Amino acid sequence: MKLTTRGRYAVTAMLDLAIHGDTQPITLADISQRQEISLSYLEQLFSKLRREDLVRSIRGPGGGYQLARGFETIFVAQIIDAVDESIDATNCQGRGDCNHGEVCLTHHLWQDLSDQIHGFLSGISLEDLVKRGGFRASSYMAGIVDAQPLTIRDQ
Amino acid sequence: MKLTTRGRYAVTAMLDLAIHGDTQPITLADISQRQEISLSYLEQLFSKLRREDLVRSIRGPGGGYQLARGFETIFVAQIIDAVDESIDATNCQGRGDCNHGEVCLTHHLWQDLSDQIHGFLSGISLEDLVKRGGFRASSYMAGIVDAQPLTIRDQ
DNA sequence: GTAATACCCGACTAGTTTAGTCAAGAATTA
DNA sequence: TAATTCTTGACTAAACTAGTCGGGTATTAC
Repeated sequence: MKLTTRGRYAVTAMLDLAIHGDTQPITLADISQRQEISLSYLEQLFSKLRREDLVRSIRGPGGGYQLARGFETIFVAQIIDAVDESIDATNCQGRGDCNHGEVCLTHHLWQDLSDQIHGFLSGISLEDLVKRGGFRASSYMAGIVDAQPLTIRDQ
Repeated sequence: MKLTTRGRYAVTAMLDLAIHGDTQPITLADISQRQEISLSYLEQLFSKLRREDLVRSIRGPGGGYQLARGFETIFVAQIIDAVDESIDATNCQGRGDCNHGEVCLTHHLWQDLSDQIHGFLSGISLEDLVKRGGFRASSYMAGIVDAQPLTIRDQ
């Protein structure tokens, strides 16, 4: 799990799509204007989002992008994973030989933290983001923790 | 909150210090050898750790570094904050004018996520890391969630 | 006092990533 | 057939990472 501005751009753009794209396809030019993200950069991002089947594209006049499925089934973690190729939180690519052939001191800490963040963002859907007024995460965060206990997930 | 290998190095080094430095000061050369981190790079990191009063330095032969206080009062979040100057998770540096003078769509999401991660890591002390066999984070994470409810913190 | 030890500090750097730009092309509709 | 919109790939400036290098300064032991 990697968290950069690229992931933020992608989630913002997908959220724009979820808000405005319920009926007709939305052009990247529209998203670019509304969200102040460069068009060419959006093209790069949507290329990846399409490959991951998060959006559908329609060419030609009247075309644009649509969510590939219902916004209640698209989660923040999926969007971020699609555009931010996830680096290993660990140093040894999970081999466990980071320190003289042994597991390094903090290996598990980073692995688990990474899983935690991923689990957290896997619980927030575009629907959640659309429906909460002002898009504050605080309110549903409590709910998420109740709903899915913080155990370690196998990514 | 920013999570890079620099933060990982710093936590690893501090953990080494917590494990080996209970009686005499530990030299960076020792840590460098044990943890396979370049000496010069460690010097940079410890310069920051010292400025944040997480370690004490003793010069001259027999000198080295010690934890500045008990390992039960030093938390992972503090270490990472000391070496990874925290970038804003938001795009507008908290001004809230990220989109045409208004708050951007995902502003709060990132702010809250950042706070969440920070909260997690603020609950893990060096003592926790030293005492758990194998340093697995999973076990005490559940405890942390019980202990400090996931409300939004003012950083 | 002088040599060795160890921290201290700033300048520099190769490589990678980020956040783009630019140009050409392909599909679709009017 | 022209306009629209997605599609793709090559390129790039700036920033960041993970270091190296070279010279300090404080302290201790002899």
